[in-house]
Amino acid sequence: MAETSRGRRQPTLQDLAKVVGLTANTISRALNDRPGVSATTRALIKAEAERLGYVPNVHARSLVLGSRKTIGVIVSNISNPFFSDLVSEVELQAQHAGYTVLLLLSYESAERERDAIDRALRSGLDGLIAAPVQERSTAWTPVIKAGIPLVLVSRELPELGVDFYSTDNDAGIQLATDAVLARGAKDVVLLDEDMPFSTIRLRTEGFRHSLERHGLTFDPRNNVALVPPARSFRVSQSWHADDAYRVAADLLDRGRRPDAFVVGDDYYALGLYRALRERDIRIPEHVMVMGWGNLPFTRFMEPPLSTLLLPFEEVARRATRRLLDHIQGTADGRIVTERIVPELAIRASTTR
Amino acid sequence: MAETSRGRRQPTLQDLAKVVGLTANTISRALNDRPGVSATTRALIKAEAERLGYVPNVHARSLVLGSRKTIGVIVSNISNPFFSDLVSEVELQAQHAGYTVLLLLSYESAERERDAIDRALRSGLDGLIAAPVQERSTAWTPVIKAGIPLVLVSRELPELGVDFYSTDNDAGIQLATDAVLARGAKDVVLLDEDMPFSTIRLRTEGFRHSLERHGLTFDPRNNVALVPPARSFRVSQSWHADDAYRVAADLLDRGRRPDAFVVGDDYYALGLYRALRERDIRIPEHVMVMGWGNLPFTRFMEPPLSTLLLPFEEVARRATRRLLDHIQGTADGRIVTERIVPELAIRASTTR
DNA sequence: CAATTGTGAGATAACGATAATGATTATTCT
DNA sequence: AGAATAATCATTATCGTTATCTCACAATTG
Repeated sequence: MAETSRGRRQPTLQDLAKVVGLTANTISRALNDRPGVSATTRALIKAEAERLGYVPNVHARSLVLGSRKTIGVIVSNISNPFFSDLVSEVELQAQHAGYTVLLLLSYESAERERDAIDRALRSGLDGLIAAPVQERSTAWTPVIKAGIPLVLVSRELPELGVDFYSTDNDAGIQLATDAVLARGAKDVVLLDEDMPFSTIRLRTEGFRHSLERHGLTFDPRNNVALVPPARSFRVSQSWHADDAYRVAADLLDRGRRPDAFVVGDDYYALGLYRALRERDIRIPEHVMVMGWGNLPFTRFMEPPLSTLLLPFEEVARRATRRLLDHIQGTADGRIVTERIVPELAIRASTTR
Repeated sequence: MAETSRGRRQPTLQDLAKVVGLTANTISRALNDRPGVSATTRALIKAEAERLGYVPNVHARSLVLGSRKTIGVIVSNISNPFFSDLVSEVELQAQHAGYTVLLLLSYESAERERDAIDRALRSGLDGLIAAPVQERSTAWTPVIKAGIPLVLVSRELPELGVDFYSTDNDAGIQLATDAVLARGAKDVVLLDEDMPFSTIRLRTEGFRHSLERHGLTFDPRNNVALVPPARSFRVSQSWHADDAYRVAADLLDRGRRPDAFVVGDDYYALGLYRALRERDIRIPEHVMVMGWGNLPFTRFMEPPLSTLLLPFEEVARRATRRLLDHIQGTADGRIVTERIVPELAIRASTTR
């Protein structure tokens, strides 16, 4: 182990005590505003602490208090706006409550997720907010066993029996699908990611429901097109749109001509637009397109893309509040499951 | 202080020692792969530790080792792809080295930055990677005083005398500007953010140099248009493109007709495209547009946007390596300053 | 005025690991 | 067999806090 070369040693409580001529005990009481110290002594001590640039040693503090005032966030990646906005909001809420945030990325890999959980457990966290990679996984039981409060977001693990906050994927996709059906679509294709996530399965189910409610039949081979899963988790290397382009181009070239597309990711709409444009299929005249996520560029597409505003921040806010309640022991015993319904943003791509 | 309700108490080294019938000392040596333990005993101990679900108490560990194996990252926000990819890469590198990442967001606010630094200091971090908000700021001196290794990225603080890694904004903007000038542009406008960042100043300077090298004059009133600073730091609430649209529309409506635009943010190009399209100004026939950042949607714009590939990951990788060197005491004494030149991606928006 | 209460402070013991020392036992080599 | 080497134990110290208990002393009370 190489020696960590900290400039000059940071002053400790002992040093401060020696300088002021009191006990470490008293200093501690004074600085933490606990009773047992006269106002004048307290002021004196605080002034001296300030002068010496005393910063309490967190390691010692955490050891005796059993808490590091840190919550962990395990998500797949932060290039996905869903997760980056989620993490941002968690950080904001945590900060307000005096907590810091440890970021652990799992990159949609069960192995990396296991590693992240392991690192989380070894980091002495007070609580954990996580978006699991897989639905059925024993990876999270050590967290429960260790007694660390856990709140899940985005993807559920029903058998784990913990709180869960998410966008309502089912209601969302039905809003989206209903929107194009209400505007006259009769043959809709869902363009979504080819991954075994509950979110995606929920979307497919909701999509099917919506079609059936409108008296249409649902045939996965006709009404669903799957885009290969993401290969990179950097914004600067995001190939979703290209992948969607290829899938859409292929579908169109096979002679399929739906009158509406609902996509599971706004990026897919980018690729879809290109495939349609190349084949002189006009939006919305020949085909309507409905997005998912309200990414910043959707308003600037030609025509502007109708899409769904996802309640990222609300999910993050509620999940963090709930986690802090657990940490502070003020949570009730119930297992909370909340799904927040997204909002529809209708633009020109679905306007007839 | 509310009591933290950890289910049943986690087993400690002592507990484990009692179970195995050895000393805490030996257990510690065995688990940490230090010499002085036979292979068989080591295996036995590890198995038993596994069985009991023993996780060493980090708080105690950090206290005695003086390290939490955690590095902090202070950036403005993670909705900006630059920062989100940066943070992702830092997390990846840190993880490889056995470190975790504490995320602190400053939201371009000096006050919040000060708070983030304060929280960082009180978190017992081993090192810090940061993109400062302001150029001249005394906020960082406590970090130096505390002897915590610090590496800056993206924005420099020359007087602080610490390592710095960044995109070469000067070289980058000259590449971008030269590209349109080489293709025949004679009257170029730089569309950039109205903020007093060194990055932006460097871009303006480089832009000017490029014009002058080509025998053109630079007049800030004619050749620069400023977009109001960002108001939100959530991807889902990013108004850059709208702001740029307004600025561009205004400029065009005042009768200004440059033959090329160079923008400081790909999002600006979105707004600019719309403003041009509305006025039937064709890209690239009437005006060329050069982007900045290679965001995923740029390839799908109509026409596809020429832009600059920024070396996010390389910056993050080098900065993290350097920070780890400092932490492990293997860094030389030099103050390293590296600026990595971005790459040009020429597409249809600048092709004549 | 003795008994009681309250207050500011000190002494000491946790918290749970790592580390160093010296002693003791088991194993291997010459 | 005797020496050298390795494995292990017991003990004590340390890291820098916070918590609990105790005590001295002053102020208050009947």
